[in-house]
Amino acid sequence: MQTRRYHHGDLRAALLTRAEQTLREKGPGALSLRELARDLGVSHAAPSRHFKDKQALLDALALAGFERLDEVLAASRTEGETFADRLGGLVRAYVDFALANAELLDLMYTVKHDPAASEALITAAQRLGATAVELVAEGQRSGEVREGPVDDIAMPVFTTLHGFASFAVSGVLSAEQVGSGLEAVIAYMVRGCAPR
Amino acid sequence: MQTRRYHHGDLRAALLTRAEQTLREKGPGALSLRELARDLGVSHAAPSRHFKDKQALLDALALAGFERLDEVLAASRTEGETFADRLGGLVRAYVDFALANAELLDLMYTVKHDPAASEALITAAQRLGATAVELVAEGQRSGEVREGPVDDIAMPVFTTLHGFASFAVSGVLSAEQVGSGLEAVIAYMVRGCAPR
DNA sequence: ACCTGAACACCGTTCAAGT
DNA sequence: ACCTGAACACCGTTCAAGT
Repeated sequence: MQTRRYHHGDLRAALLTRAEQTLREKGPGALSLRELARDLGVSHAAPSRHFKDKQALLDALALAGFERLDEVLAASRTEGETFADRLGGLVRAYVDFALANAELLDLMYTVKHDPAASEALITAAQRLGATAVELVAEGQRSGEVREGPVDDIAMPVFTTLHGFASFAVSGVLSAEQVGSGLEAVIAYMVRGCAPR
Repeated sequence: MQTRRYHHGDLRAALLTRAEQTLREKGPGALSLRELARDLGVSHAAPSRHFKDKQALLDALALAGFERLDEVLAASRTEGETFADRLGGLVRAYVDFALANAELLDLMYTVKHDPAASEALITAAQRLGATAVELVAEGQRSGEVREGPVDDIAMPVFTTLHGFASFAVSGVLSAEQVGSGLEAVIAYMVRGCAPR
């Protein structure tokens, strides 16, 4: 039987999987290409065939994170309830993802310092906002949200969503505060969106 | 004249100053203790007398950032205007600081992965919230903000504040979007705080 | 096409020793 | 008290060479 050679067909995917695991378990500081390669049984130079840089691997990780979060948010759009309920679902989905993937979320929104390379990440983040836009537009159609340019409402909503998740992840809000504060945040968002 | 020896009296402060400069100019990835020591004309082992760790230096940098932001926010509390105006001043102050200190803000809110060491940073972040609490409480007294537990309103407000600044820093919102969106954010916050 | 092995220039951290 | 110099164990990246 072959023991190794092409690793097992997909070193690139294996690197990403393993990297995310290390990120979650030991933090971003402990993420080393050489250790990754060691763990996967390839030479330390092998990863460079798939990622030109350590940063390129981190960017790919962040991009995958955005894609997963996007799916999670889209899936949270349960129908047939009030605007407030649907908004609550969105907030809960975002916060749950954030808490379950704290280090990854950090990575996703970290300033890249290379403007060119971060372009794809920025558009991925902006795509997330589309879910908020749809939700708000729907609320406007049903009369549960005040009129006006949808972005003027959806952008601040998304901003609150992200700020809350960010505080949860960074520990500024404790787990208890996040749980008990969720209702207050939703109430605050609705008051800011309600026609009157 | 003495050329060096105790550097020039305060290596610790010099390290912090220089580190922040490097952070701003070349990003967090380019921050190396050895290079810092070289720049300051001391041996590479000298910094360890003042910071047990590279992380300890980063923590000190973040803590100083919180203190400066706290001053900036407190100073933004101009009096004699409407609640909306004072809130607008707070948002502008936070966003201005964020844009002028993007990498530092990132560092301030980055997950530390060492729960014990990040305690001081978390309380520093929470102290920032006090400014929002005072502003909201004041609004409640003047009747410009709805009644109820002040934290139920101040926490979401602070959350929006931070989320907006975070999007500005990470580039999710372009400079133009930040400028033009500021009014919308304030309007959204006020609607969420207004008695009706 | 994909990977190895050696090489290069850098790190952070520690610790005896100096002043 | 504060710093130096040497040492140790690690990095990321590159590049000829192998299969």
